[in-house]
Amino acid sequence: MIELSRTDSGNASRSATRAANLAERIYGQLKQDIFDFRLLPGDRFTETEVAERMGVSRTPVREALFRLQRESYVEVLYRNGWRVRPFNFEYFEDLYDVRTILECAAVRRLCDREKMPAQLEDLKRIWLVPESARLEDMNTLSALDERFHEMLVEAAGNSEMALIHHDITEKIRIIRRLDFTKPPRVDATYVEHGMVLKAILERRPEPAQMMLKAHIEESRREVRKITLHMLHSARQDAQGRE
Amino acid sequence: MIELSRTDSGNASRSATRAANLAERIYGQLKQDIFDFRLLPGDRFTETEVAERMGVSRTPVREALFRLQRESYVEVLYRNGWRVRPFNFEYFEDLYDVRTILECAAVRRLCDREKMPAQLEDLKRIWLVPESARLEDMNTLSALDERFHEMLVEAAGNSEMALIHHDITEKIRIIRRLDFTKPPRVDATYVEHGMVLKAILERRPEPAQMMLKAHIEESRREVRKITLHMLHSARQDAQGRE
DNA sequence: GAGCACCTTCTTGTACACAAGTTTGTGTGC
DNA sequence: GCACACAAACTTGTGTACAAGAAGGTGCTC
Repeated sequence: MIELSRTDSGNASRSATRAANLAERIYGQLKQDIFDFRLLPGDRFTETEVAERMGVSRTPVREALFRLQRESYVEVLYRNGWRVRPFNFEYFEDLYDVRTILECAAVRRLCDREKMPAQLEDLKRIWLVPESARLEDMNTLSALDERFHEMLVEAAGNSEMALIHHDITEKIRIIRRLDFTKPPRVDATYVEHGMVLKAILERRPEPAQMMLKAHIEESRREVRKITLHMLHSARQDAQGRE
Repeated sequence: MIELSRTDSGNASRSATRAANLAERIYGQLKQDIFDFRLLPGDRFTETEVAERMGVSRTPVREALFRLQRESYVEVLYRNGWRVRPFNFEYFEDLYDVRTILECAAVRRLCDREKMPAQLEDLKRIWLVPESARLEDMNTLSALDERFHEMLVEAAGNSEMALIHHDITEKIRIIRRLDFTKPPRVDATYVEHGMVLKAILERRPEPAQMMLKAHIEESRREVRKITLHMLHSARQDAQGRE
């Protein structure tokens, strides 16, 4: 497995299940439930419900829910339960825009540096490989694609920017999951990432930004095709898996 | 009083004291305590302490503290109390950078629109006035300056970008407060804001961005001068006021 | 049958009690 | 005087009880 762990600088917004803290565990599980469509946008639920399902009291559940609320995954209805925030396509469009802005700015900063940071070496090793060495597993590739963009921003050296970008990436992830039925643009992704990297290494900010923009625009186009019907199918699938 | 309330789109991260929710009230009060240096960076305190001072139980206090933690104003020390996050100048430098990036992007988008949004009219009424009509009260001006930048971003029409920018503005506010001893650059601010506005209205993105960048750079320069000594004085002042 | 008042039930909001673990002070042995 | 063990005092983490209020069903009136 290729290891590309995020430099854990930020306030523990890591997923997974950490033993120490019940609230943190619940937080991670709930978020995963949302990503995996076991909890679908618009679904309503109560604190007690979650507490019983997870086998803990309401206290840590509430703590987890408040965090998810702040990150706008769920919302509380005053004394009337909670709801997974319904899909709002404008919201995702906006997030894509901000993401593009941040990544382009990061690329520009990278081109301005005299010495390229070490992270770029890692990216080269992954994306600038001969066609025969390209990976094919979709899940791995999807994760690597996400990391490519995150690492570009991290490499620029502004950790607040990286944190914000990371949050955005996570928020977008849920809608990218819906796109999994399509044949992935594996070759295109390799080519495009490779070109962006090369342009950065050659310190040509304009083309690098252009290509990056086009590349993000492509995945945004896919997202635009996502309809409420796909959401419905996802619900069916998720229930089938249970 | 000039009214320029933020379009309340986001998740209630408003300050002030709202009656409905104890936790929200505590949240606002704690944040204000931090901004007013009644709680100084590095100060340690406990949940019980805050609960008693505010006359409520620990539950809403904890909820408020977790929110402030997520927004990186405070941090919890495992079973060992809480602490106001110590000053980290790199942190503020990074925030200034992201702020510049977002505002420049907003300006570019504004110049691309065929019809200018209504918010710009409000800004014109405030900043494009004859010298005789300029305000002088520092507190008002400081608030208006903050709103100028926020409204630029809001006018660009991307509400996620506006939310992120708003959070950043709030985080920077605490350090700008330290700068209050200096004579404010009242005239310069009027001139610079005016020039940025005019450039936008004339749809000249490059000069608009340049001037905005220089303007932000100026306030960043002030912030750079802030030393730990000023923090110390602020503590003295705050204690004197109590 | 339609509309309205009421009441039950369920929800989150808040307070409080206890558990788990850290820090700090105290006393003892040397 | 110093080092170490121990205990007491706190601190946050978690569970639980109760309060305030919303929603929806039920029965009454017309």
